Amino acid sequence: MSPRTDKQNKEIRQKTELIIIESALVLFAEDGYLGTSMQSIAKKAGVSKGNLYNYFDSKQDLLEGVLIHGLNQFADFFDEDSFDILSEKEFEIAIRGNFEMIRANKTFWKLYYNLFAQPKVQGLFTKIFAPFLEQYIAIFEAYYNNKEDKNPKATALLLGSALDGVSLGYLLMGKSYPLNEVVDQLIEKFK
Amino acid sequence: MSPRTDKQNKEIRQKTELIIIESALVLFAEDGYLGTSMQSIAKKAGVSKGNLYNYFDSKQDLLEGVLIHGLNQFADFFDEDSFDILSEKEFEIAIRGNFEMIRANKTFWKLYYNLFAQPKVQGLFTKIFAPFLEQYIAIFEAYYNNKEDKNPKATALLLGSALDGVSLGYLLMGKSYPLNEVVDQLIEKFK
Amino acid sequence: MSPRTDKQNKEIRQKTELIIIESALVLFAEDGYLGTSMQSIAKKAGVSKGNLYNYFDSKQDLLEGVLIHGLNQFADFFDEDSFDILSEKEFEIAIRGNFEMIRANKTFWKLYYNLFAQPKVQGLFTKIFAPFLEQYIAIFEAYYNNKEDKNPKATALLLGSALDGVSLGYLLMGKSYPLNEVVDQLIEKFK
Amino acid sequence: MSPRTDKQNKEIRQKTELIIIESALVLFAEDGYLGTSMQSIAKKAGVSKGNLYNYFDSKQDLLEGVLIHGLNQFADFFDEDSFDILSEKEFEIAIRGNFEMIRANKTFWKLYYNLFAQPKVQGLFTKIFAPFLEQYIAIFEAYYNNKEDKNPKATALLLGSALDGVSLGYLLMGKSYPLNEVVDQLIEKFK
DNA sequence: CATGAATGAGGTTTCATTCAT
DNA sequence: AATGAATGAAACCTCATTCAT
Repeated sequence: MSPRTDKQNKEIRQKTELIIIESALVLFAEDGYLGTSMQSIAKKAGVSKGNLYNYFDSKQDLLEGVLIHGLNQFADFFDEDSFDILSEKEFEIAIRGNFEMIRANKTFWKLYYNLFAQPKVQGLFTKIFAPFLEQYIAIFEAYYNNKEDKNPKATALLLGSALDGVSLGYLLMGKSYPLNEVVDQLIEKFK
Repeated sequence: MSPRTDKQNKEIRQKTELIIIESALVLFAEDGYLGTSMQSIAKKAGVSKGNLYNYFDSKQDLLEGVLIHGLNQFADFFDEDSFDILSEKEFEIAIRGNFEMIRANKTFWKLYYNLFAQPKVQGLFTKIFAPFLEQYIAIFEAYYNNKEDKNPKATALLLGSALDGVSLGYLLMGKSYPLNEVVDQLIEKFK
Repeated sequence: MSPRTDKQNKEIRQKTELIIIESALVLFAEDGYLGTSMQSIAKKAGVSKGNLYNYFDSKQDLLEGVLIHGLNQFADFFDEDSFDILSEKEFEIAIRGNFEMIRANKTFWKLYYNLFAQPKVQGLFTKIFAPFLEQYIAIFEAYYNNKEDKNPKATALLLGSALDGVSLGYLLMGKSYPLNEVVDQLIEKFK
Repeated sequence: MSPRTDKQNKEIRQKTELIIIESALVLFAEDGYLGTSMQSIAKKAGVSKGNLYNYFDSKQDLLEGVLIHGLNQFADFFDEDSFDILSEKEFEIAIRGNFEMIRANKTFWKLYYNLFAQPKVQGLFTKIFAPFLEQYIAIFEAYYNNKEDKNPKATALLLGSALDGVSLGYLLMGKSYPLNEVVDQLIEKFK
């Protein structure tokens, strides 16, 4: 009968929020944002429909929550303080690390590319991902600049696009996509 | 008093069908399949909602119609009878041609990549596009094979993915994506 | 190039009208009035949708046409001039004749009972069939009156209802309904 | 603040479901299945259109619910454990009871005969009613068999059909149909 | 914090009917 | 007399969201 302590409440809140986010992530990634109903998320999370709205104001808000939660998980990966220019070795490590991250969080990145191509939700997308993307490209541009590439900016963009393409292929084709071999070739060509 | 002749009817049908398909293409590409309502297509086409169903049995059927119509436009591009192995010059022409095609039909290819990442509708996607994709990769594989590439299959896949990534980037970022320069770099690296 | 003569036109009109009516009859009987679309009637009749409206002002009007056409076919059966009271022999003949008529025009009677139970269209039904039904009952009432039945009116109604029930059973169950035997029993009990 | 208890929710559900079923019953019976819109049912039930679908998956499902609910009400009538052969007195009681039941639930039986004659929805009809009908006929066949009737099966069918016919007449003609007197005659003739 | 009944706008689709390059 | 393209109202159904015996 004793009421829950604040701490207990907070724990419950965090736990439930996490379940909701993870459930939503899977469904959004698999069926698309519009193809996923709040009902189905509630069901998968084992939570009532109404309770969803105690955690997120709207479906759109929930999507945002999913994305932010996902990005936070990669904070350490991206926050590489080192603004130094990459060595060839570091370049290779960065590329391989990138795909490691994707391999380890397929669902999240599926959602990422799903939204990537869905312009209507893009406002949100741009808002959340753009900064990180630009930073990414900037690092590569510096790398190619340092290598005296003829057109460092274009090459960096090309590399970024190739990374997108390979990721997308891997995520959609699944096991039939020989990711490791393709990445080897990519490093060969781009390092 | 006299009814329309068969020829007149045929013309009307063709014209209306074309208007519907073109309207649907734009909206599907912009807002996604699920994000587009039949209502909005009808409005854009300047046609009644009901009339849509005189031309296509369902929304899904309309999408199929849009895709087939689009592909037919590229028939000459893909039907390259030459099954010979590409020379370096031909390789470059093929790549540049590919992007020319995309540049000239941005909307269609926007839809293409939109569906590409939308697994729910993918059944349809696979059905229609898979054959052509495989042929594409096969040609590149032969090319790299001929060049005694270490891993022709992986390189071909990498190239295919890079093409996807560049196309996607160009289509989504618009004018701020320096397509020509990126393609130059791509050819440099992959030829 | 010579225009059709009036006579030719009339013939065409009659022939087309008949085809429409017969097609509509089958579909109305099978799928119900509401379950049948004008489109499907046009198709079955091998006629354009628009042309239907050159013959009947509306769907309801077409139904009316179907019913009237059907009833006209039985004119000779019902117009039995003899207002004399039936003998037992004549009674049996009338009953057997009734079922002969139903057996020979199953589709029409299927429609009849279909409408019978569909109150919404009943306005029409009552308008067309009520007079004939009352005459029917009157004949039987006279018959039982003559036989000094305890309650001629009720018996006549009972017989009418039994005829309805047997007809309905036969029309709906099809071959598995032993019509002849049932009718034998009916005559035995009611004569 | 506190949510409804499970018991409260259950009560609400039962009450609302009942209102929906009863509203649907009346409209289906009066206007036919196809002639009744979900909208009109919602309105009559004082419920939103959408809420209908929280209780029944589809219109067809709702019809099924209506039929099952109706049949459940007669469970005690049909579950007559006595598989003994009917005496004449029992026969009379059964027949009169049958009409008592119809008189007390006119709307349901109106729907019954409405569907009876509507082949399109008949699949459902057959599924739900056929078993009970056959049992009915079987009881009468045993009765006539015991009475050394010339053709017990045909007589039982005739009786069944007569019951149908009388019921239908009573339900459709309303007060102008002298049910009691007709039933008296029926018992006289068939006992 | 949690439930699920309820709403209503909006989606896809059907169909009787009209009309005319 | 005949065609079939076109319309628009209305049907069935879904779903994000709100709210409380």
